[in-house]
Amino acid sequence: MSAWVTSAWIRTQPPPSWCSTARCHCATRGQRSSRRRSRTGEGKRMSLPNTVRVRFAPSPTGMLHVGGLRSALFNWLFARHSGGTFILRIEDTDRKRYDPRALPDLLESLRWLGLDWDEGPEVGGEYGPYFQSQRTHLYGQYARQLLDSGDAYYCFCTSARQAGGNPEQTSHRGAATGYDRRCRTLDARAAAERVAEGESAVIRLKMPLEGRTTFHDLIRGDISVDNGIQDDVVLLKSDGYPTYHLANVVDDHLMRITHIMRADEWIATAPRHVQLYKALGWQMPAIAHLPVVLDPSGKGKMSKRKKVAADGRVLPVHVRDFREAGYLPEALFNFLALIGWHYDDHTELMTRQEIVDRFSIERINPAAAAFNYAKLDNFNGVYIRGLTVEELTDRLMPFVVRAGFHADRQTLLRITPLVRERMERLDQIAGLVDFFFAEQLADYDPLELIPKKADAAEACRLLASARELLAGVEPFDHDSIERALRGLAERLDVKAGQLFQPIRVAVCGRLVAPPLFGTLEVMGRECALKRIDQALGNLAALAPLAG
RNA sequence: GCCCUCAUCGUCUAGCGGUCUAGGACGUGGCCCUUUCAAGGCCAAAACACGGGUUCGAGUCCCGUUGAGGGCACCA
Repeated sequence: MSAWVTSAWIRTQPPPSWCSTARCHCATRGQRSSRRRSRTGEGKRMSLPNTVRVRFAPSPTGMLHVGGLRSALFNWLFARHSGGTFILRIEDTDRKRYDPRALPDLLESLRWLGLDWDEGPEVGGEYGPYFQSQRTHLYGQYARQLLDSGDAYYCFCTSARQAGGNPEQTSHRGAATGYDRRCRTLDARAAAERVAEGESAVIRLKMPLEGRTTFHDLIRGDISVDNGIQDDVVLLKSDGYPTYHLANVVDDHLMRITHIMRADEWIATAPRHVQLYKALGWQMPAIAHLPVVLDPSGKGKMSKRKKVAADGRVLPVHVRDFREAGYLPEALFNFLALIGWHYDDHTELMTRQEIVDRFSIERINPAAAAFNYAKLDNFNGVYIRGLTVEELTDRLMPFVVRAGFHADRQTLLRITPLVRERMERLDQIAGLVDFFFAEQLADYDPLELIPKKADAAEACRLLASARELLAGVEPFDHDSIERALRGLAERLDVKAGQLFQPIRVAVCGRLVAPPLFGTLEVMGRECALKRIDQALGNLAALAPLAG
């Protein structure tokens, strides 16, 4: 006897003793009165019996995007929180849209975020195979069972006829626009013969025509739909592959899934799944429909199409894009957990373990949520600043290499502290440190060498004095440079900023740059003096009479 | 068109009938710090969609309206 507990048990029994804290999934909206917050022993994992089995079941039709990743994350969090099992199942039943690049991308993306699966591709498990394309015999078997029990029927209508051939069916009697059930009344034996003779057919579910189907959603409460408006969905396609509806039900049952957590967009078809479970004589798992992730504008769900920010930057939508844009997986993990879920009224920054410990279905907000890139950037900046110099340097290295800079780790290790507080994304490193690696500074406006309330001659005087001083500073490090330069400003009777601006522009080629003394130290005396000489030349050209 | 779902600052959210003159975060504006830019600190503006009920009392419960989102494939 397996340790699996049926959802009937979950739904009809009062929460058992091990379920007394508020964080357990057993508390649903309908049982709110019994819910109490308990913050004691937060760090300790409850020792639950291993009953929870959840799955993430993507279709390998393209690169994994954030919406999918969020669904995976919530399932993973629920599994890890409750000491359950997280299963990865590949729903590759659509041969037309199959993309061979999708699976590697999926596995890589999940691993990047740290979502490890207990059963699934590359790790196996006792309920495999975990690719639906390798389980087709099962679906055919259950489709036949449904045929035999009279809960399904063969349909010979062409997809063309269903798609456009029946305009009048769309309006009357409040019926959905779907299939008109033409083949539902065909004689079953006759239909079977036609199939035996090689005629192409699909198998459809015979939905009840009367009554309502009601199911309990863990996040939204009871949802109820008229049976009459649900059309008879295709269970098995003419190519012998199952549709999502059949495959999903069969596999969730066979794989002993206890909780289905899937995106909002499945609500509409859930009643069919309920009927399918009923027809098959199976107990349906508990179910929760996750709020969809909306486009940053809040209009429409996050699509896979490229998004462009106001500043022209292409916003990432695929998980791999986030990685390439320099988002830290731990930052995205934290941020994504907060789309549709919260812990309390003020805690947002949490470690992975804290989120696992605190996650609960009853704190999932049913409303759809827009994806706020600005906030993600902020989170990412916080996580970047939380890294040690060594860690950050190692993560920065690939981006520096990608930018084409010939940097060694030792040099980057010295640059990192200068830019750590100035980055929200790792890909911004290129624009921050380019002048360290450029042989020749990019052209800049020489007028920038001239501080406010000064002219070219004055700038020239300041820069020349600084050059002379820097040539002799020993050692050429942050503290000595600072002491020397501040002393010079005093002697010259100018404000520090007046003196530093020309130097900054001379050595960095721009007005905005990392802190000056550290920059000079890392850059080295030779390079700094060379650039100051060039700047002096630029100034002379600007005001030939000033010299 | 039909069905389903949802509805608190621009955005993510807290809120489980009185503790809400509605709290936090991002973003925005201002000030402080300061060699530029950041980071950090402080302050500010900013929301209960609307209309009816229920109740001594409603952001919180009910109904309706409106709005938004999702679905209506031999895709998942």
